[in-house]
Amino acid sequence: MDILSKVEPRDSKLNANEWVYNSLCQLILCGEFVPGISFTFRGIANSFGVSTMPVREAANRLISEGALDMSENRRITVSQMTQSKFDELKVARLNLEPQLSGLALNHINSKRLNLLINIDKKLDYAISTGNVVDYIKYNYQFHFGIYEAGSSPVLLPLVRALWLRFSPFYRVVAGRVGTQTMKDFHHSAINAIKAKDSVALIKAIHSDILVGMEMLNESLNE
Amino acid sequence: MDILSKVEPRDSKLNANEWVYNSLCQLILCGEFVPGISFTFRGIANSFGVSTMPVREAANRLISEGALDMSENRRITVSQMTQSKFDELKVARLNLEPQLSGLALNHINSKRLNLLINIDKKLDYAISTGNVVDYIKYNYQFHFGIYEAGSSPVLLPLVRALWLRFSPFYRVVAGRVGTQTMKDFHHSAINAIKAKDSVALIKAIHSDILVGMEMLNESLNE
DNA sequence: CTATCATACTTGTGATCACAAATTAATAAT
DNA sequence: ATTATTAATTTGTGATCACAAGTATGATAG
Repeated sequence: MDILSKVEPRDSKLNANEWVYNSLCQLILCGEFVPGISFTFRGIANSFGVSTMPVREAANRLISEGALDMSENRRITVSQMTQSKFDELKVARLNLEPQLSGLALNHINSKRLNLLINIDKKLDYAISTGNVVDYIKYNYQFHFGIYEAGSSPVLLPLVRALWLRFSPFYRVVAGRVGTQTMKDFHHSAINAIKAKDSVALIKAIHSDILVGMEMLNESLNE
Repeated sequence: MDILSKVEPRDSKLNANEWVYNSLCQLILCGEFVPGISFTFRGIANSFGVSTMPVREAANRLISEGALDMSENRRITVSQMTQSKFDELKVARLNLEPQLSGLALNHINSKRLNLLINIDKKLDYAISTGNVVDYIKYNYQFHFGIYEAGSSPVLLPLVRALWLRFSPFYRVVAGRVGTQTMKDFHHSAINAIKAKDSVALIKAIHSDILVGMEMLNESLNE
């Protein structure tokens, strides 16, 4: 697979293992991977042009975070979604992300607000043109554009781990049902941010997660 | 440091890196480590009688979970607590652990209930005798004796990661203020489990976390 | 053509080595 | 005695290798 073209070039002051980890995260979060596809350490290492060493550290980290699975047959796969996992992800998201957005609100300056508005514009375009990968990518960027404002040392990594787990599934569902039916509360969120209304933002994020996960849940049952 | 004596012997069918990881987790969760103490890969490797390879994988995993810190000077330390980390840990715990206990309730059979009662007895004994390490250990065992009943694939690892982050700090505070002032809601929790009363259990766990974290917060400010 | 078994190949794991960066120890100078 | 400079040691990182266990390939027999 041609990975290097979809990945940021390596920053010289970044360790190889961190580069590989960040790159794999980015690929997962942006919907480039589909649940079930499998890898090998050596294969990834060749794609990145490094030895297996940094790949092992990066992949093991993703395995421990639940984003990748190591089957007992020594196959590394992108984790499949199950109903029980999904239910727990929903609970965790609904309990953490609204809170996190509330904590971040005070740190969202006008520059970041404009960034969010711009991302949401691209998101709407992706929806109207049916570009699934862009939809996944910009939806991720919108949410984390809010969450990352507060640079929360505990909640942010937790939430990122949740997104690593459902993004591949998200990508599959979006590809199946198309983007036309996608409904979000991003405008409510933006208005809440403009008004610096913490309660409204928390509510918007909560609704956004609820409607998104409900749509995903329907695809899980059929 | 004599680590092997405090750690389960290696199961032959367990990979070395998993053995080291589980062992380090146990040591952290049971309060054997104090924030700020530092390690080296080679030092841990010698203690466990393995090469640095599995230690790197285990320690890097703990670093990515926030339990250990890798400073830019290449020192591996047990993470220090900060106010902002603490506040987020409190939010995360209060939002996840009561929910998790609610999900687990239906899977707590009489055998596990008796186990919990037994652990709480040992916990009370540790409190009355001022045994700090035992206090930390049995408090951990009590909570996860409940949480693990449901074997939740998402929430359980998340909550475990939270405990990995505050347990060393917990141990320090408990050692400083003693166990006499420790107040918990374990009896309420046990009664709720007996009555299969989900709401009451969630409330008990919530109160237990609240009172515990409040006590920790006081020690953080002085 | 199918089924069974042996061979070759692939893969994750763990150990070892080289290396640069950083810390510590030792030495010299004032 | 204190500071500055140099040498020695320690440390994480990444590469490479050996190995056991699994997978795929191909041969052979029926």
